[in-house]
Amino acid sequence: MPTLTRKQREIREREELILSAAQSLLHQHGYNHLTMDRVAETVEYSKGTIYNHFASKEDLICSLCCRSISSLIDIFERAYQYPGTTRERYCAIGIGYSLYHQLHPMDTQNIQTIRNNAVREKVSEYRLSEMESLEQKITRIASSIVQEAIDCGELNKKHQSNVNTIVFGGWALHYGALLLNQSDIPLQEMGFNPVVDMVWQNTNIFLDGYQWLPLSTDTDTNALFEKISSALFDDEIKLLKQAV
Amino acid sequence: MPTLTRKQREIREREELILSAAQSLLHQHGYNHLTMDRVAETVEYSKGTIYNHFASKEDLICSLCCRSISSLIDIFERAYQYPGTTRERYCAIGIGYSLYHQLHPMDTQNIQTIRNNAVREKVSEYRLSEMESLEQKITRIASSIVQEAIDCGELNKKHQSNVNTIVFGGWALHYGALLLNQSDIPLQEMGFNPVVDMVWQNTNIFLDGYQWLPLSTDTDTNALFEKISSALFDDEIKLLKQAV
DNA sequence: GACATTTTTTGACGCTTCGTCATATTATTG
DNA sequence: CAATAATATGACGAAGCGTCAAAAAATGTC
Repeated sequence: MPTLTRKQREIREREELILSAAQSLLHQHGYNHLTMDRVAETVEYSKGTIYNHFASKEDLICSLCCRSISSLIDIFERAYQYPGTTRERYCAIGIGYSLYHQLHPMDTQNIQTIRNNAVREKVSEYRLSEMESLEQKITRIASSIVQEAIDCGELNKKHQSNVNTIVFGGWALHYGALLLNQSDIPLQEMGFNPVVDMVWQNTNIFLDGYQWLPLSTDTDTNALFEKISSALFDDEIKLLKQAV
Repeated sequence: MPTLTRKQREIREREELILSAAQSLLHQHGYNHLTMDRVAETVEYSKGTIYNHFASKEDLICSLCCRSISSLIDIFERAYQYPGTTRERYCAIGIGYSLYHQLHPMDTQNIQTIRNNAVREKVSEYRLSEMESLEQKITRIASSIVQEAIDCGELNKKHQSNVNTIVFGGWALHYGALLLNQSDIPLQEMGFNPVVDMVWQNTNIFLDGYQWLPLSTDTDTNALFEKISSALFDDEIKLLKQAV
């Protein structure tokens, strides 16, 4: 006896279908072109049925976000498994994060959209709590690496009380950078280097500030970046090169 | 002979009136309640007249953003004038930035909204370039402090090529943190400290990483925070205390 | 298999909001 | 004061969200 009845499976499948259709519309023509009527037409169900699955357009978008965060969790878990120092593993998370957002700029866009309070207001309670638990899961991966760094002495014990602050710093650094990159601010014209490079450098400096060993001054950081990304994210890199 | 005719002055004034009304509506009832009809009703002009001033609702919001960024420029300029080390002055910018956003969360919300591409699409070219030049102006203040730090030796010459990277790092750190703070992510429940504290600590650590003198290890950072904020932002602090 | 009952699907409809434009109003000029 | 130009108005069309009564499909009962 399966945990799900046939009916329940069908509903699941249709939900996936709707999400895929929505994502595809979003990729093709952008947020402003995504309407519930168009989604309904694409999946060949009526609008009412779509609304049986998602409480609102925003709820649907939020569900897409949950998918993105799940993919990110996969990436973070891969980084967690990386066979290297705790610092390298923590960096690997950052690299994966950057790569993911380079590869799926539309998803980043969505996450930004959904973090907007005016939008969030219209998302169902259920979906918000789903997203919340995913967000907790993803930060827990990061914070456990920091904790391991303290446990093994690569990060000074005095930072025990700062575990979450360190996680938050890395998060803010990456998230802020990606959003700035994504907005149409002409960073290049303003004299800034490529965002991925700046984030990588700043992350290293930031971790140096916490004296997380081994320091970047004792490391060939360019080589490290290459090493980590080819070891963990070969597929992503290939896709990225294709896209360019 | 004045540079502006009476007519032109009237138009300017009305534009201010519309902006104030929009801001007030936004503060009172949030983004979803702000409609062009309501703005028109509030200022007692017709909708068509509003559209003579602003190309779209998004254009109006963007104009509000420009106002916010102008206020931030004021704050940055005050920080620039702070009589202290270059590092202290750079920190002062960060503190001012945090305070401003604590004091005007709705403005932050707006800036976030307007940085969303789907929204930006609907803003007029004119307004976008206005915003761009303000953004350039504000980053230039930050980068000139970094440059002065290099010139006076408080920051090592080898970082000459990183001036913009350092600015970007601080920007991303603060911007990302504020957005995370603003979104409904229950940071506190998730075990994070107050965002302002984390940002302050991380900024110090970040600047330590760049070896920007004097290091935070040689400084009472709590006292420094107090010193800077009471010296520069006394009004803001008072307002903030009132609000709580 | 026929009928009754529950569940699911449908799409027309009501409502809100945006942005436009023909018309009305006001200002300016000769 | 009439003619012309500039500006303001609000009714209107279009688009999109979300609802709900009615239709269709699925399930259960004999």
